[in-house]
Amino acid sequence: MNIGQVAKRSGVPAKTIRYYEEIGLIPPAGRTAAGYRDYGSTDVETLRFIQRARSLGFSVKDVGDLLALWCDRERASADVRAIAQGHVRAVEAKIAELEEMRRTLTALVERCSGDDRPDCPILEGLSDTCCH
Amino acid sequence: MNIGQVAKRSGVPAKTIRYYEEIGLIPPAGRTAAGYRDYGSTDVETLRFIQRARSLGFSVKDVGDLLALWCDRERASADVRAIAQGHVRAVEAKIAELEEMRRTLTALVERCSGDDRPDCPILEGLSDTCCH
DNA sequence: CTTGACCTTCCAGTGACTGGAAGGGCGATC
DNA sequence: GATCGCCCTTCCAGTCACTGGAAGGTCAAG
Repeated sequence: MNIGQVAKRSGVPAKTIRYYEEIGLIPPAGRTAAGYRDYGSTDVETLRFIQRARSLGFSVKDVGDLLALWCDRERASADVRAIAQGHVRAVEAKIAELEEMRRTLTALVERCSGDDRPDCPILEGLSDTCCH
Repeated sequence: MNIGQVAKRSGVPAKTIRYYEEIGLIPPAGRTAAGYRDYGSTDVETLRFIQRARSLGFSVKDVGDLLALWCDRERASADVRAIAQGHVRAVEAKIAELEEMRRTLTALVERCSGDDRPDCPILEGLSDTCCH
């Protein structure tokens, strides 16, 4: 199977697969006589795993750690859980940060008439001249 | 006032101020005889404006647009409002995305015993072998 | 006169890709 | 067997918004 096929089946773009190989997230693929990368169905599964983990926001490094644990039949589930819980906390922190932004922003937007006059509480809120 | 002073007063690191100058977000600062950048209190206010806008998650490009409107006494508040509303929508979309991740992640974490056995619903959830 | 804290420029790296150029291969058609 | 279009290869550059560090110049205090 060449890279385009694997890309289609795994949902990971060909360019990204090459990139993952380059940074060592996946091992170098075998090659055909012509130098094309050659993949099997295991590779598709690995890439799907990566794709799901990435879509849940795990960093590439975390994905590497998860992959290692995935391949390790002796792993302790506590190790996996630790990575996942750390990530949940990071996601929650990010949500809180964005919620705070959203609150401030909507408050500013609501106070702005949004017409063609120059008077604008949004800019005032961002500058020193008023509010805070 | 030299760059260190401005950094302290505006909350924007010296390195970042130089970077903002380089990309044209702020105009090139005046220079002393020795070649040091020289700032006034207006510059501090501008940087504080930038700092607040950035901390609300506006992109540097958006900050540039907001700055231009901030300086334009003839501006229409609708223009400012449009930028802010676009950003609010982007923030809300990001929050929704993260909430979805959080839901999936916590569901996986809850099902994982987290002991030293290799059995792990998190990895199973990420692979094809189960769930979906 | 030396010390230490500041300033300058320039180059490189971050994370996770993504785009594009230049060149070679493959299967089908004419 | 030549051509066509699509696929593959590598390599380089760009994204975004900084951040770190090296090498060297300046300034004020002791």
